[in-house]
Amino acid sequence: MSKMGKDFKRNDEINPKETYQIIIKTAERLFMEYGYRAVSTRQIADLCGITQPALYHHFKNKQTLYVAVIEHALHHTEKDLNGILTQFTAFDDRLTQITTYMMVHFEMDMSQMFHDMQHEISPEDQQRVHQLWVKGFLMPIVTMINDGVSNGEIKNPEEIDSTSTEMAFLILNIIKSILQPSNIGSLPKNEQTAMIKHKANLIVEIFLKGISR
Amino acid sequence: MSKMGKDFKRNDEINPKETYQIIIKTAERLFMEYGYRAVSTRQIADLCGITQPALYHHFKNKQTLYVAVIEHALHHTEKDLNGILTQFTAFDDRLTQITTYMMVHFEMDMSQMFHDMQHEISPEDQQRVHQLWVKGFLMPIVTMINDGVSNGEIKNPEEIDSTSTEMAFLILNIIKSILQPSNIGSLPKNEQTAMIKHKANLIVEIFLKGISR
DNA sequence: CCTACCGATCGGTAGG
DNA sequence: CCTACCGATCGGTAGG
Repeated sequence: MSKMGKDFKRNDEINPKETYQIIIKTAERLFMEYGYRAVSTRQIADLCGITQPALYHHFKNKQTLYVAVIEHALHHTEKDLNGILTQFTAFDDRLTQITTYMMVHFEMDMSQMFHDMQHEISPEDQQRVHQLWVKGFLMPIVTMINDGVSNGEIKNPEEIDSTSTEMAFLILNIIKSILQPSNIGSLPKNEQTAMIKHKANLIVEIFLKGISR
Repeated sequence: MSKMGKDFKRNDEINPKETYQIIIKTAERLFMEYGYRAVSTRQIADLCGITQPALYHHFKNKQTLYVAVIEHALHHTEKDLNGILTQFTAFDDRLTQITTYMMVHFEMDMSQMFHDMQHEISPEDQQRVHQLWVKGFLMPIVTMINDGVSNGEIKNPEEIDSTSTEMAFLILNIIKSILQPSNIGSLPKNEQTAMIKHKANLIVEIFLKGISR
């Protein structure tokens, strides 16, 4: 291809500002699927079309990159969840929408992220990221529950010796884990959508009415 | 301590048969907490009081040890779950007991195990271990559900367009994830027990009756 | 953004 | 079960 001599610049004239975003998105995909330890800085760099030391021009070290990836993902999720709360008002609609959203966007393991946060990043970063997680993930669910209680759609958590926050944790955990063992990703696109719809409805149904006869 | 000269045998006369068990238990603790990649064979060996190459006398390689650890854990769990099913017959008693059991014995991340199984071991071992997991983990729950349906204690899963197996997955996932973010391990023993009891009751309550008003 | 290279650590082997 | 050691790979740096 390149026959322009020794000084040919690589990377096809890509805007250097874009490189940062490419790294973030590439690293996000790899970290979420394989975990922090299992992904090497060389893998990330290769998929971005740069050399490994070039990564260190954009990020101080691997951990800094990881934290940036998490922050990017959390901001994105926060925007989307609050969008759902704006667009829908009924509790069951909101729960269905949020469940579906999570299933579509978090095929990979969210618990992977939790594990890495606990073991691979510094306590200071842990706290920062934890706060972002509460703000972007937990609070929208808590809001949904509190609204549901106010509107008389669901029980007051206190009636069953619980709290809004504890219920929010429960919902998040159920959603996150429900699709983990079934490899939805390997299905054709239309069956995939049908499967997600079915699972989301199942969760909402059970969570609202229970399984007792 | 030892002043018997150059040929003193280390390891305090420990039965060499026991070493195998010590390795299994030590590796189980480490693998389940930190994950396959994050635990080195040297860490395991050090905690067992042997050198790293000595590990390879008992296990062909790291992956073989990991599979042995998983098999050991699954056999143990199968025995305990079936014991609960023998001892209790009512659905809500069984669910409470199993939930409590899981919380006590799986503080660590079961999803860690799932992740490692998917990414770190060979397809043949994956299949072996998957079958053991179905037999030891999933089947007892499926049995509990089917009995509950037969006794008229819970809905037939078909009524809500589901199956016993899917419901079993759901229960397992809920149980496994409910205590993940709260660090129960750091509490004093009596509060720990109270917390587990409370969470188990909450799960059973919601799972049976739902949260709808 | 590259080439060249570092020390540390990894899983695993040789030989006793 | 030990000492000694291997090649491979890791995160990160120097210098341009």
